[in-house]
Parts: sequence; structure tokens; C-alpha cells
Amino acid sequence: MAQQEGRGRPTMKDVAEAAGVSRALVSIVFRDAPGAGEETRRHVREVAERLGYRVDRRAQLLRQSRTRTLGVVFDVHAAFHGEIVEELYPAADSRGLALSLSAITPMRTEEIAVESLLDERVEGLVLLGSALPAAALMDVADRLPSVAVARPTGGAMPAARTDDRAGGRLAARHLVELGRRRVVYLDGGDVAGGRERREGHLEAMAEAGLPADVVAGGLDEEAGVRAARELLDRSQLPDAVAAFNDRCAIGVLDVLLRAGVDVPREIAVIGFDDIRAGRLETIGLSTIAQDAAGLASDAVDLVVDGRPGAERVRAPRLVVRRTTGG
Amino acid sequence: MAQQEGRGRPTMKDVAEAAGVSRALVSIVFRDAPGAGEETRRHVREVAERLGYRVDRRAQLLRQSRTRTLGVVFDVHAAFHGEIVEELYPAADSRGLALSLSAITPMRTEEIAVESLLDERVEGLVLLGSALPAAALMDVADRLPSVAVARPTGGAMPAARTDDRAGGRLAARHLVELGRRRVVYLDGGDVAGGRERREGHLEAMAEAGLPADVVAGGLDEEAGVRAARELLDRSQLPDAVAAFNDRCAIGVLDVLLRAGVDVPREIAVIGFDDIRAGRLETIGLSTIAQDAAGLASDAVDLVVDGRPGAERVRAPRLVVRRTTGG
DNA sequence: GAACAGAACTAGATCGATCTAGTACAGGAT
DNA sequence: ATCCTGTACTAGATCGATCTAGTTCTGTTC
Repeated sequence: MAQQEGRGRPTMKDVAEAAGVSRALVSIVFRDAPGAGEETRRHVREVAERLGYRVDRRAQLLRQSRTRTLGVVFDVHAAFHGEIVEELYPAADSRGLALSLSAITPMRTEEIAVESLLDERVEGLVLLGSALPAAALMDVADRLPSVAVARPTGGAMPAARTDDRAGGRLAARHLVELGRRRVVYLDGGDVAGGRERREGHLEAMAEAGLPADVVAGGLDEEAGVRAARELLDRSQLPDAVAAFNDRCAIGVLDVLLRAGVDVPREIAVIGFDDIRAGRLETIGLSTIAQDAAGLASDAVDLVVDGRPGAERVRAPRLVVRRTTGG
Repeated sequence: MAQQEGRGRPTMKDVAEAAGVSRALVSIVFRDAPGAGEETRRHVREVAERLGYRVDRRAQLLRQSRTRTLGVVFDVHAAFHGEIVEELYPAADSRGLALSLSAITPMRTEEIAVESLLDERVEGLVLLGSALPAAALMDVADRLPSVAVARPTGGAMPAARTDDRAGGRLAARHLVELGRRRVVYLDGGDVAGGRERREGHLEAMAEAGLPADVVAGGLDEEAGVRAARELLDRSQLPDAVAAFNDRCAIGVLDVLLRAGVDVPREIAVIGFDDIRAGRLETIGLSTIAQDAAGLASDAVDLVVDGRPGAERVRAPRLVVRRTTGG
């Protein structure tokens, strides 16, 4: 990793000398700030280009009181996080902010990921699907403008999230409108949005005058598989399944398919999240879509002018595909 | 995003004044450098703790000639990239290096991702599954010690990769040893490792004295679905399918399952990569596993003391699961 | 042609750390 | 008493940019 160049990369001073102007003027040119003639700008840019000069972001960050950078803590394995990170780039960009990503891994805890961003002096933090307890969230929010995405925070930190309760209702009502009567809900437990989705489902079922049937599910395909096997053991099969999320729903689908159950004729299945895998033609999973771009945009808004308890909630959207469709 | 504190976070100067020592000494303490008494170290650390001081990485980076940071360009949607990023953290850490992540998205091209890292003055670049042409790779490698992971570079840049040819052979031989005779290979085309895997497959088939049967496949589930439908239209079905990667294989599996084909009895299926989805009990995809930790470690090694055309190749590993198993 | 405004440009301080080249002082050898 | 050595500590330069407060220069206006 020995730097091949003799004395490192060129600096503003080098460009200034080569162009026969002051360093300050070079700075003006590169910041597109007023105070330089057109002719000079062209010349400076040309000299810089020739020397292979690029502004050193380290020095830039140090000098500017504002780093104009948002830290993003995410999980490299959560597919939905990828979707949001992707949308965060343009959302931040449109407000003149850069992103600094910090991944969570089994060895690299959320705390470590946050600390490393604080050391970089990011101006705000976006936590994707944080697993931190409310007290820890408050600590973080206390140090820096922060926002939690896709999880309710109970006011501990501003949040950008989907209206999970409405999503739960939406899914249940859709199944009921298809004429389904024996609807099972596969619960996600206490995780981000878990309670809200379950309650939404229960409300919709109650409104329809139908009995609720909640079964412990989980967050991933494995959980869906386990739950589906249990369902198949019942004397009377349900005629619809609403799962906490898409991954769980996909596990269910797989078991049903192998057992020769006709989806959706015998059992309709609906998930939550609208992950890519579910959009595949062969899977065709009906689902409640979260608005990734909207969440990302809300998240940046909230970090930028974050009042303590603020919350932005996006309406979910019903996406009908094969598993509940004709 | 208004900084709540009056004058921003405390600096080394603040700590020095509060502790009644010089700034330089505080620096010595925080770098664990020699030149300070035990007593003083304790005192400085205590004062710093009380003020909530943390070293400003921006200033640190600027002053040190070395940033000791590796830039990582990756795709948030490629599951395998997540696996490698995860392993890169400890690999870099053990050599005293930090990571700076830069994501590729539809709007944010690989070039942009690379530029942003160059601006941060990272000391080396790790490109995951880069899609850049050889010429562009050479340009990048010319500017900075770089390494491409999981793609052959034809010497344009050091590479840490899996022996894809051996992997192709391994998969084919496994199928042949199971007694399969009509083996179809779903090709991945010209992408990273595509040619090598195909050639390995062809070699193994030739050695077994069996005819080769290469069909255009692709990189994702959709491609697998298309290819599988074509196969089902044939007058005589193959008795085994080796796919370019796991995602493609999963698409194939789905179609076969829906068509009522018994996997693996009628058709055995094997993929490549060992992604998480394939490990699921219900899918149970046999595959050729790439050694993510090994690739990550090799990648860091190569960046650190990168001779121009260097290459580290890891042996792949056959993982037998349900789709070719009992 | 004096006064003035605005544009173009520059010198020098500054951001918050590290690094170099010192100074001060203790204790031991001569 | 003098010299030396090593440890503990400090002043000031430095990294590469931006920012403030200027200075020139050009062109208008009265």
C-alpha cells in the first residue's frame, strides 16, 4: 500500500502555484463561490485537471464547521435496509448532505457502528431497524439529531415509519373481501412494528365480525415453515394466512406448495414489506408495500429539523399478486 | 440539525486546559504513545471522560499522512456482497485499518462510488464484483492500491477470487457421481467468473465422457425461471441441472416444484455461491460454496502489499443438501 | 478628474489533531 | 561540582482546505 507518488497527491497550493493564482482563489473556483472571473475559473480548472487534483475531503470536513454528512447504521443482510439505503442517497443529496455508512455485523454491534460515526462528526444519524432499547435510543438522540426508520420509538427518538396498524388492517380486509372466513395471522412478536400489525389485523377482523386466529410466527422463512407445518396438522385448514412479513410468508408458501395445497384457491397468503424476492413472477406474493423512498425522504427531513418527539408515518399500500389474486 | 451545544464538542485544547496540561500531552495519552506518566494518563483520561471528549477523526485523518482506511465499493442488493463486507471488517481491523463503505445503486454508479472514496483519501480500494471494464480497472489501480473481489481481472488489477473453474468441475463431477447422465449447464454469460465456471463444467463432463449441454441462463431467479420452462418443453427431460449461481438455481427449483417434478429424484439441481436463502431447510439447495472470510482476508492482504498483477485464489467447497442429496 | 461601487483577487488566521524539536528535571556515574 | 541519560512535558509548525478582511483594478457617474 506504499503510495506510488513521490510526495503524495497534489494540493490546492500546487494548483495555485501552477496556475499562478492564490490558494484562496482555487478554493473559490472549486466551491463555485462568487469572486472569480470566468476566464480564471476555466484556467484553474484546466490546470487542476492536468495535475489530477481533487479537493481533499478530510481537510474540507475539518475546516467547515459543518460536515454535512449523515451517518447511516444498517444491517448488510436485511434486504429491506438495502432498499432504504438506496433511497437515502438521493434524499440526502437533494439537501446537500453526504452519507457515511456503518454496517452492523455479528461482531460489530450497533453501539460500535454508532460510535464510529460519532468520531467522524456526522451531523445526524439514521438508524435502520434499530434493535436498541428505548433508553439507548434516547442517549443517542441526546448526542446528535437522530431518526429511527421502520420502528416505533415510543417518543425516544424521532421516527420515520410505515403505519403498521393500517397495514395490518389492509391485509386482513383484503382477505375478508375475497370471501375468506378462516383467516390465520402469523405474529412477528415484539419486534419493530410487530404489535401494530397484529392489532390492525385484529381490529379489521373484529369489524368484519369474524373470529381472530393468531399463531406465533416469526421474522424469517424458517419461522414461516414451522408455522405452516402446524397449520397443516389442523383438522380444518384455514382459507387464508396473513404473515408478519414477506420472508415469513415465503416460508409458508413453500410448505403449502410442497404439500400440494392450491394457493390461492384453497389458502390465500399475504405478506408485508414488498421485498424483491416476493415480486418474482413465480412467487407472486401479495403484500403490504412499504414506501422505501418515502421513508428515506422522511428520515432525512426529520434529522435535518428534528424536534425531539417528531414522527412521520407513511401509509402502506396493498399490492395484489398471485397469492391472493385470480 | 442545529447543534444543540453552545460551541460544539470539546476539543483537545479544552481537555488540556481542564486538565492543566498541554495539548500535545493529551494527544500522547490518546494515542497511547510513550512520553507520559501513568498518573497523568489517568488524570487526562478522567478529565476527557468528564467532558465527553472523543478524538476528532477528521483532524486526525488530515494530520496523519496515512488515513489507514480502506474504501469498499459494494452493491446493497447483492446478498453475497453483504457476506464479504461482514468479513472485511475483522480482516481490516486486524491490520489496523478502518473501512469506508460506498454503495452502488441504480443512480449511483460504480464510478461515482469510487470517486467519493478517493476524495476521502482512502489508502486502498476493495471492489466487490465490479462491473467495470478492464481499462477502467487499470485506471483505478493506477491511482490507488486496489483489489477486485470475486471477479477475474485479467491482470488489470490484483484479484481475490474463488477458483471458479474448479467450482464448475466440482459441481459437474458431483452430479456425474450421482449417476446423472443428461446434465444441463445454465450459463451466466460474460460476468465475473462466468467463463471459468462454464469451462470447468465442460472439462469435467468431457472427462466423464458425457455430452455437454449448455443453455443460456442468467444471474437471477427470473433467468432461472425462463430457462427451466424451456427445459420442461423438451421431449426428454435432463436428469440434472447445474446453474451459474444460487439465485438462478432457486428460480429453476421453483418452476420444477410447481410442475410437479421430483427434485432430486427426477432432476438434481446445484447452484453456486452458497447464499443464505439456499441454506433454508425447505429449499436445501446443494451448491458450491465460496469462502467469504478467506476472500475478505486475501483482499485486504492484496491491497496492503499489492504487487500489480497479484492474484489469490481460494478453493471452492461442495455443499451437498437436499437438491442433490438423499 | 474625483469619488465610488463592484468585481477579482490575496494574505493570513483557522479548524483540531499530530509531529518535531526542543526544555526541565530527576537520579546516577565520574 | 560536572556531565550524562532518560523520562515527562511543552511550544510551535504542520496537514489541506475554508473564511475573513482586506487590497487592486476596472468602469461609472457627476
